Parts: sequence; C-alpha cells; structure tokens
Amino acid sequence: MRSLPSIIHLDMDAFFAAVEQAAKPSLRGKPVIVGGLGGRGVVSTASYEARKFGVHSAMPMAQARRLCPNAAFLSGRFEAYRQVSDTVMGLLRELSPLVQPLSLDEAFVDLEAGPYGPALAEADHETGERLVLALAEDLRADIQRRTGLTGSVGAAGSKLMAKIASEQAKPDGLVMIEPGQERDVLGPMPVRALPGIGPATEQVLRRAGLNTVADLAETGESELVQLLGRAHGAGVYQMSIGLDDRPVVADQDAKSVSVEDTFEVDLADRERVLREVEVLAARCVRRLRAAGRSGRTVVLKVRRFDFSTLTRSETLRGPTDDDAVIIETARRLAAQVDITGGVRLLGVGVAQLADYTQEDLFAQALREEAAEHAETEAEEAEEEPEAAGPRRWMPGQDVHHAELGPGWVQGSGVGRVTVRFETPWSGPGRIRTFAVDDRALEPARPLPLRGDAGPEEAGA
DNA sequence: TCTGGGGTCCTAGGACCC
DNA sequence: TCTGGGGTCCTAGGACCC
Repeated sequence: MRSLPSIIHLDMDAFFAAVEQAAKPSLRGKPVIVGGLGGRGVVSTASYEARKFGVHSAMPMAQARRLCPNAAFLSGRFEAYRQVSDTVMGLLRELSPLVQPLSLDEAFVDLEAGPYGPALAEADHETGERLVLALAEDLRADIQRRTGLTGSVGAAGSKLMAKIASEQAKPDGLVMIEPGQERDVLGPMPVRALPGIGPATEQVLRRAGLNTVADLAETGESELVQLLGRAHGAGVYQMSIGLDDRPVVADQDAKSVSVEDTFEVDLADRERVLREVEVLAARCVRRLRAAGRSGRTVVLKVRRFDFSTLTRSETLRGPTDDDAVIIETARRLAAQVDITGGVRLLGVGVAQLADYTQEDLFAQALREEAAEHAETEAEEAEEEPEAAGPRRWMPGQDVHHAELGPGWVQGSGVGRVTVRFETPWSGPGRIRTFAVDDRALEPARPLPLRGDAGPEEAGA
C-alpha cells in the first residue's frame, strides 16, 4: 500500500474484437464476435456493438448466433493479437521496467520503479497525482496512435484497487482511486467485484447473508476463514478492507504447458482416444521444447460426455522433453481411464518444469526402440501431404491473392471461399468468391495495424 | 447445437520419513 | 501395556482468471 496511486492497470477494450475491427475496415461500427466457430465453440470476445445484444465472453457460440445473427463471426488470429500486444507492452515498458502482463491485453505497471519514480517520490500529494494522471492519459493516447485501439486505465495505491479502477474506467477511460478512499469505493460493491470471487464463492457468501464488500469487512476474518478456507478466507478479508501488499512482479516463467481439444463429436472407442492422446502429447512436447523447458509430471485430462472432468498424472524420476517418454506416459494414463459413454475433450500437459533436460536411461531405451521403427514412420510421413486433403479456410483468416492482393476470408462452404479485399489502412473493400483450391489464393501473415512493427516481410 | 483453451493457486488424503 | 507430531512429496479435484 502506498500513499500515491502509482500502480496502474491497463485493460484493452474488447481486445480481440477491436483488433479485428482495426484490421478490417468493413467491420468498424458493426457487431463482431471472436471465438470458436465449431458446434461446441464459445465466445472469446464480443465487440461493444455485439454486447448490446447480450453477447458476452464464455457464452456458447450457438446462443450468440441466436442473439446477434447479423454479427461477423470470426475465429481468432492469435499471431495478430500477439503483435498488437507486443506494441502495447512496449509502451508500458517505457513507463517502467516493472510490467506484469496478466494476458495479451492486460498488465500492471509500477510507476515508482521507472523513470518517473524519483519525480513521484519528491512530489507533494497533489502534484504526484497530477503526474500519474498525465502519464496515464499520455499512455492511452500513445496506444490509440500506435494501434488505433482504446484501452482503459486504473491508477491506485495497490494492484487490487488499480484493477477495480480500470474496470470502472471501461470503455476508453481513466479512473484514479486516491489512497485512503479504498473502503469507501469497495464497500457498496457486490462481492463479485473482488478478483478471486467467482460464482461458487458468491453462492457460499450469499447463503451466509453476505452480499456487499462492506458485509465482508464487517463479518471479520475468522468467520470468512470458516466459510472459505484459510488462504481464500484471509485473502478475501484483506481485500474487503482495501488492504493489498502484493508487489508488481515482472514476467515469470510458466509453471506448466498444456494443450487440449474438444471434439465435434464425442469419441467412443479406445483406439481413437489413444491416437488423439498421442497427437496432443506430441503438440505439447513441441510447445515445451519451443520454450526451452522440460518437465517432470505428465498430466492427462479427460472430459466425459456428461461434462464431468478427471485428471490422471504421473511424475517421472527427472524432467524430460523427450517425445517418446511423454507420449508413452500420456498413453499409459489414457489406457487406465473409463471412457464409457464417450469423451468430449482430451488434454495433455506437462508440469514441474525445469530449464534443462536430464537424459535418463528410460528415454534412451525408448529412443532406440523408436529407431527400429524409423522406416515405418518415414513412410507415414510421406503420406502426410496427401492425407491433408482440401485446404481449410477459417472466417477472419488473412489471405493474399496473386492479382487482387491482401484480404481476409469472410466465409466458405460448398467448395467456395469468399474473400473481402481490404487492409487496415484501406477503405471498406470488395468481395470476391473463389474455388477453395484456387491456386492464386494463399494464406498470409497478419498485416501491421499502423506504426506498430509488423512481420519482417511487411517492413521490407 | 450447452458449456473453449491455456493458465494459476489451494485443499486434502495417503505415503513416507525423522 | 492403544498408539505423537511435523514436514514433504504425490495425486486428484475444484475454483478462478482472461
């Protein structure tokens, strides 16, 4: 807790949808919904225009289509979101080296640790607060100029209050909560406003007659610990009286890596389940190795037809990034689970991560065994391109046409794909339809939105 | 056409050890 | 001569966040 509101929290407004509107002029001012487009998809982000129809994050896509049938429905373009996120995080790092990203579109910044720290330390209260407000407004303007997007900023004396403030600032706003005002601001809020209180905790509290944050503060720590358990109860009590000492900490290493897939139709037979587990484990290892890490614990996740979820894990003697070991372990775990009734989701993860790989004899043995089958695998690999089949065009996807230039996929079906030819800096573009296997049409990298550094090719 | 994907942290019981 | 008390590791599950 500090006497100056020198912790800020930035939250980009409707981030994924806003990136799409910035990249696709024809979608500006229109409802845009980004998420899983399959039968079992959910909404990742809805633009403000779509929210007016009641569409929100985590809503099943089928429901979103009923509520807002005229929206543009797009699958995510994470490479583009990462590019814009890098630009925004770069702007934050100009304010302080102490930047703590919470996701692609959200971060805390500790201004006292940065170039304005000394000025803040010397300033009297009023001057200091004016400086924070000026820095925050400049930041918002810079983000707007560099990306065309809006972000909301909260400034306060703690992470808790900065996050509450940015929530109040949405959309496209700035709110400062002066140190000393914490309890007045929090008191009337519903308990759900506190981070860490979700639907389950809300229910427990409601049954105990606790509805507002002021109710929690009056109840006291010991009773909250009774209701919620030691760590959660104590944490919720501290928050309820506006206390939060957590420091802003720069980027931390991931503690686990996992991949999972929900299937369009539940998997019913064991062989298919085992095959999918192998594919997932291989994908998981690729990500693990790309991050230069290895892990000791392999986790298998299974969601059954009735949405009940179970995990099975096995801890190895030492960390590994060996595909054969991790795939075999995941397979072994999968062979043990009851799949009666069907499986809707499978996941494979690796935890207990280390920065190095410790070769063990088991990995060695498996590698030797794998070498024996090398010939067979090579044959399978050669079959791969043929098995890939017709190209899949995803709504929202960037494409490039040999004559017509850059555009994006508006939709596809019955052997056709519809493309709109426009760029972030063009006006709304025209639509053309092609055969899905038209050789002039190719998938493309996302284009940079404005002055932000895009892919190397774009700069050259 | 009910319910994604990638994470974090906490709890609780049993094994095992001193 | 009915039998403690921690600590740590592993496993499973659950709440929560974006």
